[in-house]
Amino acid sequence: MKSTRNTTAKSAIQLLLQQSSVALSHKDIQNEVGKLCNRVTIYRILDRLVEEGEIHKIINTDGVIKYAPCNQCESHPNHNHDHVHFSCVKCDTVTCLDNVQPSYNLPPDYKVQEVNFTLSGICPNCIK
Amino acid sequence: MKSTRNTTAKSAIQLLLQQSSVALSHKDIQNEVGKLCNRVTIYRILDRLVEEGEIHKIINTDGVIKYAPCNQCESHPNHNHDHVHFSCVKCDTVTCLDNVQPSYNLPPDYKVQEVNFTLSGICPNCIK
DNA sequence: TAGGAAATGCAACTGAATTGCATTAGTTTT
DNA sequence: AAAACTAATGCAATTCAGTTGCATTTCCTA
Ligand SMILES: [Mn+2]
Ligand SMILES: [Mn+2]
Ligand SMILES: [Zn+2]
Ligand SMILES: [Zn+2]
Repeated sequence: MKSTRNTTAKSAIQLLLQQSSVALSHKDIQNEVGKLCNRVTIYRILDRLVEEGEIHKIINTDGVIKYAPCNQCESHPNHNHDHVHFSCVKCDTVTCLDNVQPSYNLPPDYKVQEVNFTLSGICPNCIK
Repeated sequence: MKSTRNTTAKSAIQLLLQQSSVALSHKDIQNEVGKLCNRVTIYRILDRLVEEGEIHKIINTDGVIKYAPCNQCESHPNHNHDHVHFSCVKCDTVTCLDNVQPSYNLPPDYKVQEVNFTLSGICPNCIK
């Protein structure tokens, strides 16, 4: 089997994501890590972290991909990130609402594998 | 006020979308209309149709944008397309499930403007 | 049917993401 | 601790979706 290694860049990016209260895009991360590693490496590290189940992708309403840690993955190994994301149009942040799960009634014969649920609007910080 | 014109390309693209059972990407449309008009024109027509409320955008799970007619817009002028989309990983189609509306309980102080809800998995056509 | 504005075509450009390949650096084995 | 194996990285080139500027055409209406 092929193994995965712990490199300084990977650890730094993982820590960055874990300590962030909002989801981060590739560009956010690049700005943050500076010259620690090449931008291509950031893409590859993000892919690896997704692969390993450490983080998950969020496709924002403007098409930009953001990343956030998987908080429930340890407790629910085979879950499908079926929580709500909120994208604020004012401060341009994306937040995982880990314990907001939508309910819906699908017609029969649809087999759901993944859920991507993003609401956009004004977040509590920007509402006042 | 600035007016909008009915051109052959616009009518053709609108008809194409209305007659399709699945959402179409820019590339799908380009393949379909052939040399009827330039690819830039397709982008501009799609923008215009969105602007006019004739069609709506769907950001697929792979980041590709697809377009589908707004079926409820006439009856509910100010609705926010809060229906579910299903993206099949096998046949790579995106379908509007116009009458599947999710419910969810947001914490207070979030003001929702738009909903983007896409499920991915296996569609009824591909399940057997 | 003539004038003005909207729409189009074309070429160039942008920005995100991917690929190939040579080099570097973690990890395991001796 | 050194060698060996291979995952990970850097760099340059490439792909792909979408945008922009500008000259030209087409639609609409007065
Ligand atoms: Mn999340
Ligand atoms: Mn739809
Ligand atoms: Zn905000
Ligand atoms: Zn299918």
